[in-house]
Amino acid sequence: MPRVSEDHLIARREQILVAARTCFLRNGLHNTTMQDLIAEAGLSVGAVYRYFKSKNEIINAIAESVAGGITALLQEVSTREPAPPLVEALSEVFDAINVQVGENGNFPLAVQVWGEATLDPAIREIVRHRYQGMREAYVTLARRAVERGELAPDTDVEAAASVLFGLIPGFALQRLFLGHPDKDTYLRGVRALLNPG
Amino acid sequence: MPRVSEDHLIARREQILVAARTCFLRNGLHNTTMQDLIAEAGLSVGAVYRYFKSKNEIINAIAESVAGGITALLQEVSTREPAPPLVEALSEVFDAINVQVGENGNFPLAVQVWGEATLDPAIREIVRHRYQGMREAYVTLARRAVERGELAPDTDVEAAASVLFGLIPGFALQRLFLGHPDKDTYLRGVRALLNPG
DNA sequence: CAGTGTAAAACGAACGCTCGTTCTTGACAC
DNA sequence: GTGTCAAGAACGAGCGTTCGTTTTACACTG
Repeated sequence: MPRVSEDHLIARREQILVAARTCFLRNGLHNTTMQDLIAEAGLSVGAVYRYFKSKNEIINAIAESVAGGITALLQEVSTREPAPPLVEALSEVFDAINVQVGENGNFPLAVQVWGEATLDPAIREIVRHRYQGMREAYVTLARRAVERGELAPDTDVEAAASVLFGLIPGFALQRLFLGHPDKDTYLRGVRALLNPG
Repeated sequence: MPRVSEDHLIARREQILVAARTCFLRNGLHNTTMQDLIAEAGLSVGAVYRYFKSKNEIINAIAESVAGGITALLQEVSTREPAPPLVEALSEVFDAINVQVGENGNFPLAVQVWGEATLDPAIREIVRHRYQGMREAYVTLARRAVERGELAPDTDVEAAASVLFGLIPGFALQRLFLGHPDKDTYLRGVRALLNPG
């Protein structure tokens, strides 16, 4: 199909990325061959190489998109009016994390991307940027919690944000590798520490 | 050297694993070839295959050992007499994490192993087991904090342990990808949340 | 102690295979 | 015609692993 609409081009790209995600999730970034990915997309070798000039370019595109959903949620929750209580905000985020850890979720793929980020500077930069964005949402969350008196007025907002943000991968990894705790238990733990003896 | 001491055999195995660790840290689990690893060890192909029957077996051995130091520290701290205050115990653990995140530390390798664990059941089981062991140390830590009144008597110990444990990968990943916060800042954040407004 | 046999240990060339990528060919819309 | 896009056979590089050969340490013999 020559001389094709721009929409078609974008759709093809998306089709390839969807197939890539499926394959990477099933077999990993490295064990997935271009043949696998091409078969999954239902395209030919030539077609795929028209839209991405290498496997690495596909991996980068996946790395860019893998945390998109969570990032968007964080930005929404952290700027919502009126600001939800801290524990309520965390609860919503944990719900989203649970989905990503579960069947067909993106979290296992994100873990693979982290591994790649320890080696490849381009992917490292992508991950750093995403991580930065997520953390900034937590700074907003913490700042507003101080403003409305949920946290002490002299709280170091940056420090508190780091800890709150740190709870997320801590939760996700336990879910992924141990299968527990569930969200409510984890939140109970957070509350317990927020109100120590 | 034929008919050689048992020490010699163990030392050779160790020599191969040290070389593997170096290579995996430098180029990753998948981009490291047997040739790389063999050259790093200063041995021959045949020699390495005498001690490990496949590359996968070497990866498994590395996965087994990668978190050994942190696990040992956690076990020591959580059973130490007299029990250190919670924040003090966390501080020691964060110091150890900092070392592992830094130059030549094991944490980047651990992240790669996590990625592999999402695909390979054998490695997943190794990671699960290690994760379990670490979490148990935190259960002990939390239980003793309740006993001595540092946490409320009605605290859900399991839940609190999950959260405290979750702080560790949360801290390590931020250090790895963002380069901050430092230990003292993170601890300040923990204290701030432990004593909310 | 010298000589010899033996089996463990190490060696490394070679193999079979799979990979990511290129490139020639042809089909179709305009 | 002409330009765009897709197809898939073909390619060369490089992989993990095997295996026939060589080296070495030691036991045993006289």
